[in-house]
Amino acid sequence: MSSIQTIQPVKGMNDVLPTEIGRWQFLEATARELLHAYGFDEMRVPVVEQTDLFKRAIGEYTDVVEKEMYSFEDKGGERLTLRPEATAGMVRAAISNGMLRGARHKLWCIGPMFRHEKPQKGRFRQFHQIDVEAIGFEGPDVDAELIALTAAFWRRLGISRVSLQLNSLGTVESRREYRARLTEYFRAHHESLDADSQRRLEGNPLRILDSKNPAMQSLIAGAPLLTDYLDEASRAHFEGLRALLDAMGIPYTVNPRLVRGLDYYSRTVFEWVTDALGAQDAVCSGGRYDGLIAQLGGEPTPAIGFAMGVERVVTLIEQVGSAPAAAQADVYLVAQGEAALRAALSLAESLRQHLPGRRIEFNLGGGNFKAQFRRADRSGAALALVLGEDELARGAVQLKPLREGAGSALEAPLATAASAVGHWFSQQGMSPSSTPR
RNA sequence: GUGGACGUAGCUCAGCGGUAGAGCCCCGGGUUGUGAUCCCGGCCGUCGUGGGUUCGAUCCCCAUCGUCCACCCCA
Repeated sequence: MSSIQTIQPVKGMNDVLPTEIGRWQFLEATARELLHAYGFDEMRVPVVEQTDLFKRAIGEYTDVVEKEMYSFEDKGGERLTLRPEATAGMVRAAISNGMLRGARHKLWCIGPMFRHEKPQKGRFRQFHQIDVEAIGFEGPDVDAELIALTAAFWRRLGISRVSLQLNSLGTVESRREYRARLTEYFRAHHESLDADSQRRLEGNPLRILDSKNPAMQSLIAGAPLLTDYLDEASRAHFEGLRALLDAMGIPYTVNPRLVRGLDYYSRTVFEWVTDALGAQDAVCSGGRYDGLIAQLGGEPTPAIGFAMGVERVVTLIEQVGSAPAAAQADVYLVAQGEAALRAALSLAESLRQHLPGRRIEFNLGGGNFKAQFRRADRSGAALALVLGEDELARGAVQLKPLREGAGSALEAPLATAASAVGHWFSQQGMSPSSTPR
């Protein structure tokens, strides 16, 4: 420890270490494959946007916009914000690049999001989302396809402790009507509302329905149901979606109290929840935002999307242990003596050319044989290649198996060592242990 | 923003009003060219930081910073 003051990481912003990166890569590779198979194209958009974009898209009076955004003025005096979610930027990009005009797009992106919240389990200030958007489709077929995609994703990742909650918020107009009735109802019972809910009554009365306070449950149970205020078209849309999910055999629970925190949602909303992550139980959620594109100045276009919390899913993967084992070396080269070291380094290069899938570790930094073999063992390599002065004098290299039942050491001519190593691995029937995905 | 718990070695943790210990890791030796086991040795700490009480504080008190968990909110 030096006496120099160490620099702290930024609160709520985490490093992903080599010991955990395998789970991230497993998740990302699976997502990439699956999204490709479902016909989605990856797109990349900036992490920073004009502050107004988020105000207009997410809603001026949401928690995210009111108190969670990383906003700043840049040197040119522009008001900018680190994106707190991805949909706004994706939609902005579709508009900016003239991608609408009746066209249809299935898009996705992955990257960091930023919200200035107090960190806790499953909640960070920098976190990552996989964001998927289907633009230009009215549904409900596309709604069903998106949900099927998420269900397939859990299956591929080996995750089973998740369940699907579903609701319809109706159109903006029908929700406004419902909201008025709900406000009336709660206002009539104002004195039995807890402090949080009294505050919500002005801002977002639908959130009162989500209250975790047991004292509030009977009041909530008596509240009018959003479902009863759905307009005819939204009702038909919702029933259509349910029929499609039933036909695909995807189980769900209709949760009339599922409302979502962002203003832009309409009609279909859904959320995959888990009981395995503590208080932050949502791992993937989204919904339809038919009015958003027009509201941001684009051609009126229906759309639906969802966001998945990468850190939360990574935690689930960790719990079930479904990610492939951490990468290990295949071959470890041990060398001693100046001339032998030069020959061994060249041999490593030739192995890397001849066996491109294998992880070849050359012992860096010298050391006696004991130390080098200890490192070879800890590298996980199945095979050590030994090149000392004796071997060099014979123009040979020793192949020493390091694992049980892999035979005894043998020698191969240095000139043909690369193919001898390839031959040894195929005899062992070993596929490369380090397969980056 | 509110509340609670916790900060001792790189990691996991023990400890006690008399200025610190274990295991793991790392390094060396036992084996002058052979790992993983075993044995021996070594390295590593301003006990989060600042102040107070005390003859004396890692321990008690206060403040501060950090981490974790919950509320709120959300992925």
